Amino acid sequence: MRDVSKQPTDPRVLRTRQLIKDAFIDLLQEMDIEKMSISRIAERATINRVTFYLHYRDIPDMLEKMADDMIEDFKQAVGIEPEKPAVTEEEDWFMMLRLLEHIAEHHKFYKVILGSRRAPIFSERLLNMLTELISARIEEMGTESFCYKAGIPKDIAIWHGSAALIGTIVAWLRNDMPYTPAFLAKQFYLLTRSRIETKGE
Amino acid sequence: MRDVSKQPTDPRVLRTRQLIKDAFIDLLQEMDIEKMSISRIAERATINRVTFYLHYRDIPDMLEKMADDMIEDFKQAVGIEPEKPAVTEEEDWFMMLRLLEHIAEHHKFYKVILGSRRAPIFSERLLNMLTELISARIEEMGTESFCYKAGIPKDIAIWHGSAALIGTIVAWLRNDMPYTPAFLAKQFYLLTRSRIETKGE
DNA sequence: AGACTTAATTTACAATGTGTTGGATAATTA
DNA sequence: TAATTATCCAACACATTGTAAATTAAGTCT
Repeated sequence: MRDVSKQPTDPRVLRTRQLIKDAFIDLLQEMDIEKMSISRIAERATINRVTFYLHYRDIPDMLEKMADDMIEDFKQAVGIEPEKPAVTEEEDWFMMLRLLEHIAEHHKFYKVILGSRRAPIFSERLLNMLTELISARIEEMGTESFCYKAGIPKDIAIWHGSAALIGTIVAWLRNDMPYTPAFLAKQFYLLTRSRIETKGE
Repeated sequence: MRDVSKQPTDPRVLRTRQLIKDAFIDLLQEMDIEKMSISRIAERATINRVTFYLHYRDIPDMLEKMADDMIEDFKQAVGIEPEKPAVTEEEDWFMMLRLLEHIAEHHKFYKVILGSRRAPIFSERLLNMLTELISARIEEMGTESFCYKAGIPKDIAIWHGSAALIGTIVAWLRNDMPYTPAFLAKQFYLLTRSRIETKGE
């Protein structure tokens, strides 16, 4: 198998990987599930089956690498920088908006990839990313966070929050995005912040 | 393939199915994932491979049937009756407690089955069940529900709530249940109800 | 442009898993 | 005990996998 650690520049490699990725996404839409095979992917990608092995060890390996790429694209698009976490609520909101807009822009890809049962790896990776994000956010709020005030263990709040996010996004995609990214971001705000904000109502 | 619609009474059938189920759970714990095969299951279950086909068409079919059984056991154990939904918050809380206790009681099964990447069907089924439950709950609350007050579309609240539940439970299992069912149920109460309750604090 | 390098193709092979037969054996039930 | 039914066994054609060797095609570099 070829080295994948550093980004390839050879157009032949880029072409082949794109063909494989497209074929995979393509098959994922029509396949009865679990009928995916390297043979079919190669056939659909119009490449030789042996060529597949020059890039990936097997299908799980392929999914792994594709998930890596997805997370990379994601961070790139949303502008997530681990060093400088969002501090204000406005920045939080904007990040969520960019995140949803990025998904909406590539909804065809994300709907297939996140909705399919064959590739839970993608959802899992996204869940991990959101978990880190929310974790950092809560950590940084300290005694200001609602879960501190309500006496809720931080890890439970993190599990709850990240699962709710990813689950809502997947359901949103499955239902063909009946709400705009901005509206959905607003609802997330209401669902998480209302605990504190509604005090005085 | 044998008829599975009505429950079998022949002890040989019950024995074989139990052997298959045990072997599957067993393999799921150690397998590298995606290396599951009918051959391996049959070998581990100490049954002939052909016998497998007398009960299930293929592995996805097996998972489907096992998921059906799981949901059935679940409703049985938790005491969910679609006709008579919970009305008071106490009943809600007790149902959640029974649900978590049932999972805790069979945690070995649920941890493997819900945590594995090979069998998202189980998580999905559970998600659907919780979605129905929460959906009915919100519907029944009418103008009393927090999402009505906050102007949050019902479907978003349902997506959010059910995904949060299933996700938290899976994370709870993955971390070997660091909290008691009662404590976790209490946190769910705090996380969902605090929006209204904390008004006066 | 020509030489060098690397990717992709082609063909072939052994190994494993799938799904299905027909007939023998064992367990259950009436 | 006799009839029924589940399981086992051996065997089959077929598909997929993973690997190897030699060949062709495309990209890179001077």
